Amino acid sequence: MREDIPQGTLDLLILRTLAGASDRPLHGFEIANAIESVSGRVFVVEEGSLYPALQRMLVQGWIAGEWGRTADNRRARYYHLTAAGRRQLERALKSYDRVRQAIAAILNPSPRGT
Amino acid sequence: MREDIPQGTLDLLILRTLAGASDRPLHGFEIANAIESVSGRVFVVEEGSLYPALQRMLVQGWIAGEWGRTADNRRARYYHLTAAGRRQLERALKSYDRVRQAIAAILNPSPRGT
DNA sequence: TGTCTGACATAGACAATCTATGCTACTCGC
DNA sequence: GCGAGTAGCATAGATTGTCTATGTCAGACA
Repeated sequence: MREDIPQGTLDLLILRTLAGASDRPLHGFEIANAIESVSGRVFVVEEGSLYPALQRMLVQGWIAGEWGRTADNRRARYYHLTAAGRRQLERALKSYDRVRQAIAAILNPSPRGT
Repeated sequence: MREDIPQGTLDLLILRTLAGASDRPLHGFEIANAIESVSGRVFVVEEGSLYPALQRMLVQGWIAGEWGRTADNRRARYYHLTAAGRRQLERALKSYDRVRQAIAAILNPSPRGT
């Protein structure tokens, strides 16, 4: 069953996907496909969400991109993390974890005597 | 360290807080304070977020409210879950869990040989 | 009477995703 | 070599929900 990507997490997912690819830079479609497939098709990354996000991250300096060619010789922009991008990934991971734990505390309150 | 409440989750947190209070209806300030304290002050529920959310949920029929008096004799609106609200809470919990797992799958990919 | 404060409420700003659409350039068929 | 189909990139506008800022009302207390 499909779910929307919560606001603010798309950047995190893209950063993590690029970090997971290690040295190999990915182009937009590859990033989107990776997120969709790893999430078990729960998330669908629309192009109208993906490219603005990549633009934002280019401006922030978190990623850098070079034009290249796909296996079947099409134009594509290959992105990779910068050092600042790795730092941002760390920050975003910590932030997401705080949010996740705070929500968990409310959803599963530790039982306590009246 | 404070974090913003992700879009779409405030309703869930309110529903869960009301459900946790069982029979005792809560007014707005109590709901906000409960969310803030249980989250360890990670979340701060602004009034400008809280009341519109409560209005939405009243319109949806997920909660009902009656005017009453606080312990120190102030006007306050006490909210409690409706049957539809309990069903919505179940749906929202399942949805949140799917999202959480999908994100986890991307953040912590199961290691796999090349 | 006047100030302070708890509690409810609304308007407008803002941010990020989604829907819809368009562009460019390569491939392939004829 | 020319037109149709399509991969990949990109942008505009709508939508949604939270936050900031502000306002109102009524009770407590000096």
